Amino acid sequence: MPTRKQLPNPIPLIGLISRGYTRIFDARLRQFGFAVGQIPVLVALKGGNALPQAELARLAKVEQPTMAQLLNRMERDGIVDRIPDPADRRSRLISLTAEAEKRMPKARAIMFAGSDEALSGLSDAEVVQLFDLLQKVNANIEKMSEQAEDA
Amino acid sequence: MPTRKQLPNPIPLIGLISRGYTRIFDARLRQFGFAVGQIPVLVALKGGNALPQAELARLAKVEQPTMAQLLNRMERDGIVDRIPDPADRRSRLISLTAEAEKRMPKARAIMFAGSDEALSGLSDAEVVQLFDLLQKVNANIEKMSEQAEDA
DNA sequence: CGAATGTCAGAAGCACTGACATTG
DNA sequence: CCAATGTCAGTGATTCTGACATTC
Repeated sequence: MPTRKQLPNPIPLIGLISRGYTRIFDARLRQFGFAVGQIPVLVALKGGNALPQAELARLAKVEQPTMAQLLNRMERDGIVDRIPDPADRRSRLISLTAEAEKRMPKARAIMFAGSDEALSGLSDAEVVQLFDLLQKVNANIEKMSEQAEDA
Repeated sequence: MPTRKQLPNPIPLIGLISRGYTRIFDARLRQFGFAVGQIPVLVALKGGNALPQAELARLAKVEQPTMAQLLNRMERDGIVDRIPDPADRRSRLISLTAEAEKRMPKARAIMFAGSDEALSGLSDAEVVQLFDLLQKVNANIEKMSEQAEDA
């Protein structure tokens, strides 16, 4: 199989965009007390959902201690509560505080507007295509990840 | 201007891929003593180039102390040297050690093969298109970044 | 003197591994 | 007993801001 030496390599661009995006959106979310790293948790708990920490770690694709640390910060900042799970005494269910739930809509609006800004100049069809191509890349990355675990 | 509520949002995917990519490629590069975060520096210094720290910070789009810390680690690991700049006594020129230069070709091959793997299933035309779309997004992000600085 | 180059100190967020207690 | 849930301790890389010395 020939390698793609003469083709442009999109991979480094992805890291560059990711860092720039995180910097900008962290600055914009800060006024609401949120941060980009918290988004998977916020989405999972939106609308009164209550989930155990292990489930959140799986959703965010990070290890449990990593999620525990994130939740510690979020608890410290009044974003989440940890309530003992009556059905499983090892576990505590994580949910958003009323305060956080109240601030979510405006933060979501900021995020939507920011995404539009980041995608400006792309047609609807191009946005869909970008999404599809990135999904394929992500599937490949996940496959590579699993293979690394087996080894 | 209508918002893109019903369109898929590629932005979160970019962060996901970036983290997965960094995890996998860090593991693969470790055997050569390199890391993903070092790539901008390695590319800039390839082939005997010698640059001051401030220039490297500009290229990698990070602040100077961030670059200084990265270079400290790379110096500790025997990847770069800092040699006093005869033309400017404030400055030291950064260059790759012979050891690092020797290990570069194999590391580059690993990176190329990994990129191919991450892009497998995409046609050449799709790779080009992905690259073009990401470049547009990156340009938008950089514009947003500059506007944030003005404010 | 003002600007550039770099260092140092401090802080915060992110992510991991390994060891451990508790509970199902 | 084994597996799952979670915590604790330690480590490391990333990134920033602010203060400062040195030199151009």
